[in-house]
Amino acid sequence: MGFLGGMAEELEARQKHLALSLLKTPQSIKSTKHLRSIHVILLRTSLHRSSFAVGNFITSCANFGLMNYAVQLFDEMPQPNSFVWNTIIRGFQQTHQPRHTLDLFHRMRTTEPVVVPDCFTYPFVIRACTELKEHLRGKCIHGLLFKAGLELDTFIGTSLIEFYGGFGDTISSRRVFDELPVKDKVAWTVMLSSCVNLQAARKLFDRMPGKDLVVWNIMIFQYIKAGDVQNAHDLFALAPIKDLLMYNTVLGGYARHGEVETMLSFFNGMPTKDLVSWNTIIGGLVRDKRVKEAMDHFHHMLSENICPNEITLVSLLSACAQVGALDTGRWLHSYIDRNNRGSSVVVGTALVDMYSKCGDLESANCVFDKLQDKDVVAWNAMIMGFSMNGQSRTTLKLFKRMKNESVVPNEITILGVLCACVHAGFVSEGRELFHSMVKDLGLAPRVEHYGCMVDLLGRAGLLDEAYELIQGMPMEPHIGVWGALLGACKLHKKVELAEIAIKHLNELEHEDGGYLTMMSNIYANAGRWDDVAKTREVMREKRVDKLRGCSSIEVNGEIHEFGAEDKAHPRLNEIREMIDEILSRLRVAGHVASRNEVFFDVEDEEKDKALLYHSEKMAVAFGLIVTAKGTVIRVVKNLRICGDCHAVMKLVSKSFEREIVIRDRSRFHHFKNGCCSCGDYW
DNA sequence: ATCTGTAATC
Repeated sequence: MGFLGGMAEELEARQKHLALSLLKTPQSIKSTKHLRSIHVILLRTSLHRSSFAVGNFITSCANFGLMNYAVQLFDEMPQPNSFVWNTIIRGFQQTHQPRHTLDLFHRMRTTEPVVVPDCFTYPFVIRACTELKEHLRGKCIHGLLFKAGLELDTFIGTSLIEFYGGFGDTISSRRVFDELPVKDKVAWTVMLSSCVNLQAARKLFDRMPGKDLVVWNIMIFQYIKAGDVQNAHDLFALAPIKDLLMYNTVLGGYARHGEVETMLSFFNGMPTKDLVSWNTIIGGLVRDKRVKEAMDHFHHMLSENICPNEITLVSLLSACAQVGALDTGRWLHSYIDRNNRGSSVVVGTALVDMYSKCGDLESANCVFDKLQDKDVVAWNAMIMGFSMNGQSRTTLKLFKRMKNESVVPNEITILGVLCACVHAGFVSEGRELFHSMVKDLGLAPRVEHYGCMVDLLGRAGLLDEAYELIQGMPMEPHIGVWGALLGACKLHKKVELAEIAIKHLNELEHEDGGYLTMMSNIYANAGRWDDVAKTREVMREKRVDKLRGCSSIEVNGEIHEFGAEDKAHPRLNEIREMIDEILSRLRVAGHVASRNEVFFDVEDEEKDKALLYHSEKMAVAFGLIVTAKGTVIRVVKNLRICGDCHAVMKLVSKSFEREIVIRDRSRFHHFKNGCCSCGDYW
């Protein structure tokens, strides 16, 4: 020993000293590398038994989001004191792992020797309950802290106010607020933002002493949340001082409520703009489906040297997904690859969704496979992608793979898989899935799941089973459920059941006139002309708006829209000539326009010659004119494709040697060499 | 403590 032993001791002492001084000032730990070195020192020396060192280390781990290091040390502590328990609980809550927070809280109270939670424990535990929407549990914990006789400070108080506010229980929030012995600024502001009721918020606002900027901002936002943009703006005008945040809040109000023009002029009048302002305006344009303008603003933003974040990219990608702007989406993808190497799951998911909704499954799948740490949302996006593109077998396989990789499916996953079963007519698989979601996954079916099941059974001709399912529903059936039944009745010519469905549809007040059209077609098909006339009469009385058929196609990053019988497009003549060309080729191929479809078209694009100029035919004709030979023609339609168009597209795909991808209201049709991916089952 | 975004049946 002697000399060398002394060296080693001194080295250890110096390391300990270094680690402790770093842990004392958390901001001195600047990288995960530092953290790892400290981790090593703690493990190697006696420091891993020091509450002070471990506690502070846990705090630093939480700052870097690396709670796994923290857990390792924590688990080795024989008897953590309350400081250590509190830091690990806080760490989990700060890294948004509320399940762990509650779990640790439970362990703290049950592991011997029991450590009593204090005013540094409860706020985080209450927050965990808020995040997890655990109402009952939160109330129990509130009871516990009351029984413990802890003084209500701002920290505990605000967590409780937020907790009750999160459940819309302003009364309880208010009670906690009133019980606070000292009401500081933070308590007031938290109380104000927790008000669910606008009037209550305003009353509090008016009573509040010494209102600062934050308070004005919150009140303005309260108006916007309630949809009262006018009052929000009036209050904004009254505010003694305004900051960028306040401008952004008002801007967001216009964006959220679709007042796009006002939003744009307000934006232009803003003294300064930050990333949030740009994101808001882009989001507003996207919501209004103005993709081109959203992209223009994006480029403008780049030219002002503002760097986009995840939110910017996700908004733009979702815009491309909505309108089927594949070229623009691809450009964004390459932008992301060029600038944000190793992009996040969220952006990756948005990419998967964009490619899926543009009908480019290969690219969607490619992005998906490369995604690291796929969460449920990512899996859902891909499952939905395969599902709506008619690849039902693949969807089922993917679902299996997801479970193998132990990602827990949620309600939306099931909806996606059910939807695939509907498209392919997999009745037994769908039925089994519907039952297993309750039995194996503990998920409660929502109305949407019932809608899907009714659709599945109905299409397959099992109308009685479908109707029975509706009658056994634990909740009120909604439009979608009855609509699916009505659609099935039309398909299988069941007039009596259709009458039951339409009766319920009429009782549920809704905007969609398509169902009455469908009903009149069902009567027409049964030859019940009196009833047809009656239904038409009801439609006239109700003045139901027929949803106009509308199809769009993207060419060179621009979206061209076509309405049925649209006469607005500058190249209309060429399009008409192309449609004539299509028709003459079709005649050679022996196609006879199915006139019935004029009558039967679900959303009634109506009348004889209209059939020739259905919006999707115009869009495809335009695509044939302006795109290069061999490229895929991609069209998005707002309604469901009609039978004649479907038949025509099949023939066009063969005769013009073009792949045509049409996304309709509910799914995709990939036409290739005379066939459609849906196998004519839709 | 206040502002911006992702998957969804008919």
